[in-house]
Amino acid sequence: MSPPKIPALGYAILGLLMKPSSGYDLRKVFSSTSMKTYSGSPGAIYPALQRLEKQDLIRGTVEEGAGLRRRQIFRLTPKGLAELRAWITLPITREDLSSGLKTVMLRFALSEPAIGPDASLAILKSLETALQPHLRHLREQLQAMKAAPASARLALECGIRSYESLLDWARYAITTYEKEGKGGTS
Amino acid sequence: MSPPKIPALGYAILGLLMKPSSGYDLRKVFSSTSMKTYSGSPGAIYPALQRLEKQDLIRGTVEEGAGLRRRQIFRLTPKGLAELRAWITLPITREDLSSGLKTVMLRFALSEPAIGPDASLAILKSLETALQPHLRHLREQLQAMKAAPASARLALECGIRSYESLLDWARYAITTYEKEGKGGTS
DNA sequence: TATGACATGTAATCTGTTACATGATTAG
DNA sequence: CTAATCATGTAACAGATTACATGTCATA
Repeated sequence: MSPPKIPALGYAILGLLMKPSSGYDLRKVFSSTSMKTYSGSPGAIYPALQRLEKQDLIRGTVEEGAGLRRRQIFRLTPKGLAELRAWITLPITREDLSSGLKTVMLRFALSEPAIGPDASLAILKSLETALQPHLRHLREQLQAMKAAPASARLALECGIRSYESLLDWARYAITTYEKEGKGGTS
Repeated sequence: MSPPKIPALGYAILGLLMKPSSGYDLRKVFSSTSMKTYSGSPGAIYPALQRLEKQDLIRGTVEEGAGLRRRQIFRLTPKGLAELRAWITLPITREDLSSGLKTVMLRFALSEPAIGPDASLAILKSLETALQPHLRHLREQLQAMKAAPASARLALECGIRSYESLLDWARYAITTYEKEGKGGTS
């Protein structure tokens, strides 16, 4: 009875459907932008669209006009928009950090079009909060690794640096948003 | 007839089997270290071990001694070791960079125990070489994005920073290895 | 002897990949 | 008319997740 779980590709699609699109449009976005990581293959997208429609999160309508070439345009339903917003505004957990940042970055990238700058700022602050204990934990692990082979130690140091750089970026992005907010943009 | 492709989990297992281990041992390593990203669930590991054994890359032997509790220890076969080394020494491509760095970092982490410091150094240099054009490409994309929403631009900047930090790290790691090499460690 | 940790495995299900199939439209 | 491209899909398969099943051993 619990609502069926939606995979990352599903949310990526919901996010892109803030602007109504056909399956083919989505494929082009996936393969041409930095969203290549989310498969743009038809065998993934069309079944995903069918699932989302079955769950009543999107609705497709065959486009009329210019020619009879069938071309289905999908739009978010109110339920789909709510689901997308709920997912984007989930607090960021340690799990989110250690299981790769793709999901977090996807949520951030979709936050502004789907909700607005306030949501983007909230994600950044949640990220900053989650990063600090995570970094402490990694540094402790490094201390406990004095004896390990150099490559293992260096690999961990790489992770630490990348999270430090992420933290820097998050703070930079926060000030960017706060300045913009004061400026009084749309 | 082409050799069946081995997924990342398979290579992670081959790498850990530089030190002979049981399935349970592997699960513990996966769930306790930063390799959590590679599933430690029994439904993934045991079938993977069976596949690798079928491909003659590892061989399991039931442990004798202390109690009758069955506990199978797996070891690399010569073929398995060769396959692991071939995978680790593959040159690093743009594809490797843009499809997440997990695979590259896994190869680096396994390189020293499986081959030796020379292989680790070679990976780092290959990485440094691949990163520079990749970074140039990303910076060009950013230039072309002046008009995009702030969140999309910031997300790209995050990527750029993370690759810059990776490049810094690679150079730091290279000097570390070169110093060690001169020092004449084992 | 009952509980919990050790150790291994299986079955159902879901998602994604690869490769193929189909038909409409446009360009030469 | 033919080929290329647009646009949508399906089928077979591989791999992972989840949840369950089984049995051993130590300890209270």
